[in-house]
Amino acid sequence: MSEEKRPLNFIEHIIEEDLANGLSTDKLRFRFPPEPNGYLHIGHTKAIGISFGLGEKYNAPVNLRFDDTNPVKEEQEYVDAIKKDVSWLGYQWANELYSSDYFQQLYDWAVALIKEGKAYVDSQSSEAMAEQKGTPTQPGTDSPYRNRSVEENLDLFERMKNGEFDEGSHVLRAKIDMEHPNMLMRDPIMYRILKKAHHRTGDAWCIYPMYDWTHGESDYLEQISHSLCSLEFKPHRELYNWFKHNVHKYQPEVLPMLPKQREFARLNLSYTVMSKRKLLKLVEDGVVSGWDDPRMPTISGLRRRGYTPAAIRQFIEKVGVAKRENVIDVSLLEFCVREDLNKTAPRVMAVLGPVKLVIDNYPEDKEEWLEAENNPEDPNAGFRKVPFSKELYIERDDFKEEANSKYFRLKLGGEVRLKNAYIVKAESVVKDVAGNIVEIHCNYSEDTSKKVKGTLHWVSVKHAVKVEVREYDRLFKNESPDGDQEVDFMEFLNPDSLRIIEAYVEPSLKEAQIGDRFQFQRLGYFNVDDDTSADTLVFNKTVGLRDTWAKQQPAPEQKAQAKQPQQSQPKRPAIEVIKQLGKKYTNLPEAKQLKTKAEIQKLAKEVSYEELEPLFETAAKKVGTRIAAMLTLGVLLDEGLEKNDAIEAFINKAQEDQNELLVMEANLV
RNA sequence: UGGCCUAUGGUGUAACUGGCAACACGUCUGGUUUUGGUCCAGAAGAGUCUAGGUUCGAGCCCUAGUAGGCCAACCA
Repeated sequence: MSEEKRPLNFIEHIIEEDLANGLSTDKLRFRFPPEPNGYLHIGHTKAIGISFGLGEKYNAPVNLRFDDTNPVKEEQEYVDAIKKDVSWLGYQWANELYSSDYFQQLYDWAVALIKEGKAYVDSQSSEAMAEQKGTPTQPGTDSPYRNRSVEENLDLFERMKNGEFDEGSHVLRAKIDMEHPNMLMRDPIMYRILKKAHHRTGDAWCIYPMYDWTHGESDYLEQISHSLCSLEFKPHRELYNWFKHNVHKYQPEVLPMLPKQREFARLNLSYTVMSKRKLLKLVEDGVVSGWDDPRMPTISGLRRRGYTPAAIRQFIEKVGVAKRENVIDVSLLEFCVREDLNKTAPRVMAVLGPVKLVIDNYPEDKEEWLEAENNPEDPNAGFRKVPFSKELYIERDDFKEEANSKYFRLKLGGEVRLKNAYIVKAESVVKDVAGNIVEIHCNYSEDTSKKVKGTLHWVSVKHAVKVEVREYDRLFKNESPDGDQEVDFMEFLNPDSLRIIEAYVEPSLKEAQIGDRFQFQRLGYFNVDDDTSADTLVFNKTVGLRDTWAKQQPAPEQKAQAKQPQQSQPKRPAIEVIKQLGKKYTNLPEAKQLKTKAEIQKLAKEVSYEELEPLFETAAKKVGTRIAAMLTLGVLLDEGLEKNDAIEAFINKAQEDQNELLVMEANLV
């Protein structure tokens, strides 16, 4: 465990502070509380990594608790999938728990709250209640049932539980404050009637507790010390605390720990969506083959795609934890898989876009089994034999009839090394009637000591194994497909996210098992897909190798795309941008200063005098801002603004300044 | 026209209780290399959203503004 020292994130700071204030380390306890209504995705991995990571760091227990309070959405299938994913990532939970285990305790506490006058049965329609709830800017009003007697509330609540009422006819609400600025505190619903079978409790209950009531008290019952969740639950914290404090007095000795809820920003990944609802839509519409389609950002999808648990955990580590909204570039995820696979994946040769290479001076029937290194990064990986013969497949992209000296690959008259084999020189090509190259003819030399620029991978035609390769591209063409208010995320789907190729691989791969990961040399990392059968091997491309050559090639399409997101940047008022540019103006080298000046003058056209005037008051020492203001003023005056006293004063003061740039600009206006 | 949260290179995160901004990805050079991979060496890129204030000194504190996010489900 060579734990690098990493700065603490804000949650760790909080825990360290709690420990410093007397909390004993053995009281630390965390939990990961998924709702079993869908598959886990890479976003959940962050939450998992935070809580389980803390558990590992402090050697504290972490519970896996299924938040299963809504029988209409939850299923055993999801429970199983979630458990599989969490353990695949390499985490071990202390206890497998279910909120539904606490239904009786929750019910008893609800009764106690009713007795204290802190909860009541409301018998209105949901519409009426919504009306009374008010809006974020307007307070709500009390329900006509708010002041029912304790006896009546107790009676009704019991009868709700006994199934005497229809769904929707009554709810139990906490009695807090209908005028509270936090809408969640406006008498939130604690129970609703749902005559549905639950995946675990069956028909035992027909009233089910709501999230806020259940989740907080489940934390409390489990004596969780720190309850970590994502940012959108911040407003819930107040209610979480209200429930917690009201329940605490019932058994303070048995349940002393009051859990502390803290919130972090959830993970967003570029070029994908991260909501169960949207992922479900992709599955239901058949856009993907299932939750574990290798293009999905689900854990099961990434697993099938060939990602390793280590890579995903490393990614989560690198992404960090904070409270601001973020979009992480997929390139970071890709970096993490490459980094891991580079060290562990056996190297192998495969040709995805084949063209035949014939070695004219190699004997017709000869074949040699040459030695090939399995992994240069791993000295223990050993060697294997690969067959070589007169006719080989190489990549179509690795040959050009003519090319300049920057092209290291094979060209007519040029020499290239065949990986693990000989050096060949291309002599001629055979074309079909349409002009396509069907064969490249070459001669080989057994002297392999010679220095040549390029090395190509290849597969012997006679020994090649034909396989299916699935290459994936991003599922969406837009960097943040659900970031557009007007356009539905489905509009951004990339129609070419899956490409199926017939490829040739070296014969050693016949032994490959489902899930095995390889590096196809010079191409990328690939793994054996679940669809592999006795007669066809199917590979998924996990990720390509870094390719600095491809980057040098013109890619006009890419560039055009890259520019688009910039235009959708939020537009800040021109005056704000000018202020910012001004601030650093004096620090800039001259060339950039001129550019900035031009930019300010362009922006100034959108600025009104009213916006500019406050800047005349800018402190003397903030020269840059004053210069920017002066430049802006110059433009306004050019456009016909009349000078007034404030303007004169500003200019005069500037002319007396010590900064030459400011004086110069002042003299110009 | 409410409440809460956030604001640091292109992206993501740092900066101990105030001492002129660090790391990773990405980008660009150069070297090594039987993978245009890996590895090694180096570079560019922010003066911390804006303004005012406190201070000898502010990314950190105070005030105001701007921008973005969240909040009105008998979902979680």
